[in-house]
Amino acid sequence: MITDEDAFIEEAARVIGAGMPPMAGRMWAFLAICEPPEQTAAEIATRLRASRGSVSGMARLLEQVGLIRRSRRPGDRREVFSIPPDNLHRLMEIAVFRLRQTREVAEAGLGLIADRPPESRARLREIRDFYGFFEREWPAILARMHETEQGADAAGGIGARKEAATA
Amino acid sequence: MITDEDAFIEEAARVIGAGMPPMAGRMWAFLAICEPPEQTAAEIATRLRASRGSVSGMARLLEQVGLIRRSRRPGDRREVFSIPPDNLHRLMEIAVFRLRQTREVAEAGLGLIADRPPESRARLREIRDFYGFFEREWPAILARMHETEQGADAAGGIGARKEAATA
DNA sequence: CGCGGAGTTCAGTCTTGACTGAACGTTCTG
DNA sequence: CAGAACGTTCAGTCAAGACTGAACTCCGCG
Repeated sequence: MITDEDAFIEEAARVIGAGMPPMAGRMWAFLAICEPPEQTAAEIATRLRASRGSVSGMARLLEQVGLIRRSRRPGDRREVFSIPPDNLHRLMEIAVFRLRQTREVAEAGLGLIADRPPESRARLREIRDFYGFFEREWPAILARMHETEQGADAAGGIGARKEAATA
Repeated sequence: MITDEDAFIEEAARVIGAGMPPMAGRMWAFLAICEPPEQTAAEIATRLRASRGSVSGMARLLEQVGLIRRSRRPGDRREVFSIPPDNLHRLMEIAVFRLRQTREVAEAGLGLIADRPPESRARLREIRDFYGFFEREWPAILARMHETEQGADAAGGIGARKEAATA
């Protein structure tokens, strides 16, 4: 039987976990809604109808990028997995890494066509500048996010900020 | 023989075109550095050693998301492809769409576990707020980018902005 | 109206990589 | 120390989807 929870897990894996293997996304999505928040590998495998091998591999992947945490409860030999509180900041670090990587590729391309007339290089220069902009701005954006974090749900957001930025 | 250009195309396709079919990334990368900036389907197919069918399909894909433009030179029956100047803004529109989609998934998940204690829902709430933040801030970030755009390469960037934001 | 070049479509092939499950190493337990 | 529970690894299977190439449509031209 397919529950609403199954549907959510599948959907979340597809959308939030875009780019990573489906099972990794499912695992992450399940850990976002499970009760209790910590689950053993066996529990996860059962819940997702996946092999232990798959869970092991995906756990390694997710742990590596900081999206889940692996720990042990004292007195229990089994490992438990959970989503750490700073989860999302890891996502940000990954994002900024990819911004840099992309800018560098554009940079390399510009070197490759260095002898072409400036208007021919404009396309690539734009791309380089674009990613460069985000790379530079990222810390400020993150800082702004931390400010907002305190305010919780009903925060003012964009209106106030826009004024400050363009003032 | 594999030229430096080949290497760049391959690398750029992998990094910048992550997520889309390899041939789409290659086509986009080639159009970013080719001379002249407009190329026919046949030229692209030859350059990338790809089939005409593949070029046709990838062209449709890239055109759909606004990453390339299709046009005709007067008096020439053949179509030419190029990277349009507002190329990157399309990328932004795609990005904001995905932000919203992701927030909505998190929202749906919160609805699903509405009867759980608040601390159990915290994980997902954080995720929802996170994507919500970017969704709200996106227009301001883009506005800021347009400002900077004028300044070209040697712009001051983050330093000045940070002060404005936290003032 | 027939021809040829340009573009599209689609059935078939092939590559990639996600997933499985059995074998193995490790660590606790009685 | 034997046994059991847990986690990892890896060779093999399988499915998804990227790519090809031939058939087809469309259009302008002679």
